[in-house]
Amino acid sequence: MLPRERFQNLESQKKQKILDVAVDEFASHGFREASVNRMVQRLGIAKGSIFQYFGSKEGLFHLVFHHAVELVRHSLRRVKQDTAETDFFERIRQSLLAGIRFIDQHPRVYHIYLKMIFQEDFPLRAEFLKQVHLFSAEYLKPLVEAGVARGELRSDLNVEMAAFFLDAIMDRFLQAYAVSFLDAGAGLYQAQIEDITQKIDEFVRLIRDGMGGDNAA
Amino acid sequence: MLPRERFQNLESQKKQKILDVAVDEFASHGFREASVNRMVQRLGIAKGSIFQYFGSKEGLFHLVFHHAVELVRHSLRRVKQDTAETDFFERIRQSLLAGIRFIDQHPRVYHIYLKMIFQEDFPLRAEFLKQVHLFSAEYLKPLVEAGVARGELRSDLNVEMAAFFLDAIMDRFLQAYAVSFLDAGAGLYQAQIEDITQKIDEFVRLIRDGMGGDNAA
Amino acid sequence: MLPRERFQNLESQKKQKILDVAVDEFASHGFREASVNRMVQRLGIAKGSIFQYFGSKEGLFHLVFHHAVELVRHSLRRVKQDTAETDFFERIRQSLLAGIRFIDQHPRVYHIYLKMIFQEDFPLRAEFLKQVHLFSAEYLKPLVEAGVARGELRSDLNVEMAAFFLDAIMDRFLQAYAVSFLDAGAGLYQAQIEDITQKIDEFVRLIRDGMGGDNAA
Amino acid sequence: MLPRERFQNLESQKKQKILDVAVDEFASHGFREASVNRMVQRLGIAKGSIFQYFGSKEGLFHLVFHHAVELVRHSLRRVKQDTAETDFFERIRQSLLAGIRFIDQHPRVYHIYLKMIFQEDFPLRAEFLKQVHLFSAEYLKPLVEAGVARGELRSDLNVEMAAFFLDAIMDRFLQAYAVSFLDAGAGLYQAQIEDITQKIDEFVRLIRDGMGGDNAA
DNA sequence: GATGAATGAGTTTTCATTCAT
DNA sequence: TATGAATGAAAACTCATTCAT
Repeated sequence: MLPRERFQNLESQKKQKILDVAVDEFASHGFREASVNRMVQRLGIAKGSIFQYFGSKEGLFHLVFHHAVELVRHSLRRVKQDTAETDFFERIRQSLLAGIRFIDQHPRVYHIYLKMIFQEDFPLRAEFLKQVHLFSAEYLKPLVEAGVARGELRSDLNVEMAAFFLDAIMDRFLQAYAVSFLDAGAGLYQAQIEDITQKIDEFVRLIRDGMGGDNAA
Repeated sequence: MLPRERFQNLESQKKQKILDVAVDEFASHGFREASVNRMVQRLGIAKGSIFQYFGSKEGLFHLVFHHAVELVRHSLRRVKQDTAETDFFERIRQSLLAGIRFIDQHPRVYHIYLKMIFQEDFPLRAEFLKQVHLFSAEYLKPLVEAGVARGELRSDLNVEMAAFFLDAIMDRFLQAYAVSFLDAGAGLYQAQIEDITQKIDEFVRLIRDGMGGDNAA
Repeated sequence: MLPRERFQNLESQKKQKILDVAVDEFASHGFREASVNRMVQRLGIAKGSIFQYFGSKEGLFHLVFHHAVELVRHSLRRVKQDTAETDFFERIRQSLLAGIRFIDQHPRVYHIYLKMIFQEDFPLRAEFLKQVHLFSAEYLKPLVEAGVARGELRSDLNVEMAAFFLDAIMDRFLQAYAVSFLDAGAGLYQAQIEDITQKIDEFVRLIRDGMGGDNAA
Repeated sequence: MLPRERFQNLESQKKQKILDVAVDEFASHGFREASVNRMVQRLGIAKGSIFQYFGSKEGLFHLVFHHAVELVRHSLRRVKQDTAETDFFERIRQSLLAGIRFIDQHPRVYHIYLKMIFQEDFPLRAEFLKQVHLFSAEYLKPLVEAGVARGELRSDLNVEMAAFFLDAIMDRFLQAYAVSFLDAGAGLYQAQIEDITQKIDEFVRLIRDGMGGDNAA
């Protein structure tokens, strides 16, 4: 029996607990500094068990990674469906909101994402970067193209560049949110939601209209 | 005598070599995975010496960190001086170019910056984040305010937000540059410089004029 | 029910497969490094089953060992019968050929024999050494005695010593064969058989006539 | 500083003790089953020290191996010199005696030799087998050739085969000595020396005159 | 009778830090 | 002041064995 199967055969509650602890550990310490010792101690199970289930520390990370990818995919699919009929800038707004919601519901997963971006020694990093790139190529580019076609965006826009610009700005917006809000403690309170919503609106306006004034060069 | 002083008393060449090797090690492996063993081996000095000079691995990192901060400060001061008379968008352009140049000249330092952003267990991380924040507050905000004052930027601009927006977009631009170009190997060739310059121009235009078309909501 | 009985009650095919895999594992890795994990994986049965059948890893080795002893006994009995009427040196020749054939047909069993000779931590090692000793006492000594009686061997021969001498020389001949031929890959090709046959002939002549020349001391 | 140097810098007494314990451990358990844990426990030093000195368990074995090779080389050189003027069979006699003496003085080293012959997973095994082969090629073949030249050996002798024959028979003689005498306990008592000497004499006579009687086929 | 999840002591190896020389 | 030997806790991983289902 393959290691992965071993894990899948466990009872649901135990699987969930292991997944939770693993996500937390990798989010807190990255891959190499994550400690299987710590995990099994927190789980109250024998060290050998983890290796029965996953074969190696890396095998455990695979589980965590694919779980995370699945969550992100699900979230993106929903936004895409829900905003199919709306105009470009509303779609950007909704995407940012969805991002905020995701971070709020899965902060540890988002932490792992942040770690993987600039820590070279993560397993599956190549696949991860490909997935990230796909977001820009498969999600944002069509959005921009549709926006240009409907005349909601300037017709002389460099689509590639615009997609990168959006990717950059949105990603960084979420990063800033994650760092400034989540470090403080926990989830979204009503006041913060309003604050965030307002920020998103201003953000979208900057994207739409730029910063230039009358005397702009 | 305090550890730090011991280091300062060394001859200049030795100090430089220790600094170089340390920067390289922390850039390549982060803090915890950086190995004092490897460093002393490369330096050809005794392991004990490092602890005489710096007291601990963390003490060594302090040196590296403050060295990096100094480099960044220096670079920013120069751009500020050189562009004092130019208009807002040209200043952004020059800032981005300066960023590219910095990464090109100090790629290992930039690597450490990238690692520190999302790896919680770096020493001095709180101070680091404060410094990063200062960039936006002390460097970009005045820039935006001046731009608004001269009418180069819209007068209804939320200065705070605009500074964050700029910070985000510029940082991400440099990150993308660092990943796509430096991974490949080494420094800037002429062809790439032209490519980069052109990209910067388009970028600045997006910031100035936005993406909105005639039908924008 | 005793463990051993549990195993004997299995269907013949399964028993054979378990035996084969166990022989292979012990031949490849010795006793302590042999892995029950690997065996059950190759067999496609549950790990617990091995312990139901044999009680322990050592119990499993007992099966393998006695199986091997049986094979050797059977082979020796046949040679003895087939060469009952021939002269001493032909019997030695036939014994060596039978040895070669045995190694060729049961290379893994011979590997286990080689491992057991000088690895002290094999179970059953005392019994094994006794069996090996019996070969010399029960098989070779009568051979020598008969040879002396028929005048095919010198009458002043120290029988004990001659048996040991034969044992040594024959065993080492087979070891050399096993190492040089089996390492290369697999069974006996015609060319090799001729080569071996010729070597055996020369060998037997050395045993018969010695090395001494006219000036021998 | 290279690991090996680290060890050489230790004080002589400590080096000797480490070497002794290592030889004993590898002789008793082979390579893979030898336990660094056990060794440091017996030595009363920290586990890390072994890895400072040798880099790895394998590095430690290298020391042991090359130490053993040196001992054997030294012993062979002496026999060669001491018997330069004597006839062939006396040289064989002296070689066997030297072998007995070696086993008696370095029984653990001889144990390692025995283990390496048929345990495939020893480090340096290829080099070891080459060394063993050299014994036959560089030591025994010249002996046989000289014997033939002086007429002490039959002129029609196949030199290659004769060397192999001698190698086999001598090696096995020593093996038998090692197993039967050393397992019992310790060194050579006078009675045993006489016994051994007598056995060697008979052995040499078998080699010289063969076993054949008047009726030999 | 068969299963396979759970165990925990075992393995080698790394490494920051200390301190006597 | 510089050295480098010594330390010991920590790391990932293996594996024979047990036992509830």
